[in-house]
Amino acid sequence: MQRKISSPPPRTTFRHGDLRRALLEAGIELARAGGPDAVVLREATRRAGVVPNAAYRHFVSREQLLQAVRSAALSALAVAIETELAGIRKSKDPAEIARAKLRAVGIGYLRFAQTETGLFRTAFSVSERVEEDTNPANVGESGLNPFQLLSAALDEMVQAGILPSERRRNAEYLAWSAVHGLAFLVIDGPLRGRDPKELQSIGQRVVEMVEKGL
Amino acid sequence: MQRKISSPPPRTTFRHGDLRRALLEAGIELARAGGPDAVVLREATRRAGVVPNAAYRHFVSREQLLQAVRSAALSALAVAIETELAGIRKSKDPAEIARAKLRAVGIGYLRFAQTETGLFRTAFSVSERVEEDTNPANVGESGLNPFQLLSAALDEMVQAGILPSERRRNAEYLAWSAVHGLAFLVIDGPLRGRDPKELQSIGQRVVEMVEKGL
DNA sequence: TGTACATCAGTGAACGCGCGTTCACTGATGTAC
DNA sequence: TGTACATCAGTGAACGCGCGTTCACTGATGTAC
Repeated sequence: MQRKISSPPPRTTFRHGDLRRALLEAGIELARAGGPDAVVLREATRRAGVVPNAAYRHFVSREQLLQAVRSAALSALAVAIETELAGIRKSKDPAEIARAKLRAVGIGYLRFAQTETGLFRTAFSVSERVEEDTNPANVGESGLNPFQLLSAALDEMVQAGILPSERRRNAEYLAWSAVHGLAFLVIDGPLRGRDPKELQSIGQRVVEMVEKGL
Repeated sequence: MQRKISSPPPRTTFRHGDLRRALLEAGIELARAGGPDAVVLREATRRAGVVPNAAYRHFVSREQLLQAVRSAALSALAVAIETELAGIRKSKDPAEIARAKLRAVGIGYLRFAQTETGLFRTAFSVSERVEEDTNPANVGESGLNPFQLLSAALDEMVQAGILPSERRRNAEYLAWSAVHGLAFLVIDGPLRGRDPKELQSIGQRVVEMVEKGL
């Protein structure tokens, strides 16, 4: 096995130019391929074509690099959900729109978990601080993080009269649980390697279960 | 920090007696405290009071020890669910019983995830082989693994007439998704460290959502 | 426009760490005669 | 009941590995005069 997937472009200057960004991007690639544990500081510096300790000019520790990668992963998830939201059919019926949005959030989430498994794992690996979600780096183009996108969809359902407001509280967690759990069953659990068509159908049914069961 | 939590009982004999079991139990303790990554072969041998390479008389590799620990974790989960099932109220109404059983499976699962987080994580860490679930070591007192306990509850719901049989197929995965997802939100995600009472209430609501939404 | 100098990004060499695993061994056990 | 010997569980010593991190350095840049 080759050590370096892509040999680092030989630098001509002593200064790198944008090492912080290069390390972050290398970290993201590592996370994409192997999840949070694959984000190895020395490998990131190798890919950036730089000596290992150079990283310490830009990150105080490996952990801080991982945090930055995690934020990028959350942001990528937000973008995936936004993409799904952007594709819903126009409609005059607010109830229909609200339902479609909730579904889009769920489907976008599942799709991201399946296509970007490493980043998905990284986004949800335990972090030291409990709630850093308001970090601007975690956010999609709409300026909302994945959790806020889900909340917004639920708010619309209440406004459209299809979710009783007394059930609104904590409803994020009900919806999120179902979809998050399916994601893990698919990437780590007994649904690993199942026929994609069947997975899609199960995904649909989970989202419907949430809609009905909320 | 002390290296050895409990100093190994000094042996008087050259032979250990039951090293395989001792290593497995040390492995389970490690998993209980720190999840799958904490199952470190050298530490297990330290706790068994034995030299590191002695482990190789009983396990071909660290991975095989981890597999054995994983089986034990699955079995412990099955037992936790069975305990919850054993506590449900008697009733003459099969529908009521079936519902109570499904709830018990869900609640038992969540309780295990919260009280035995390390083992829970270990049980669901990726394994090399895809479906080893039929392994007799994964099983509870009833002889069923966690998945089979869930399946049995769903079968009873069909028999009791409260789950249309055309919805039975793959229903395991819908129910499992919701509960599995909540478990991870609680141990790794945004619900980490939330008030246990609130968590219990969210747990109840997730199980109800499954019941209604199936 | 030209020179002196502070700044600081990246270098070079080295650390200690704990891990999984391999090798040739030694000591205790249990079985065959 | 006693002895010879095969078996094999546990020992002792050592490997190479890659990691995160620290130290004193050097080279290029940009700013003040």
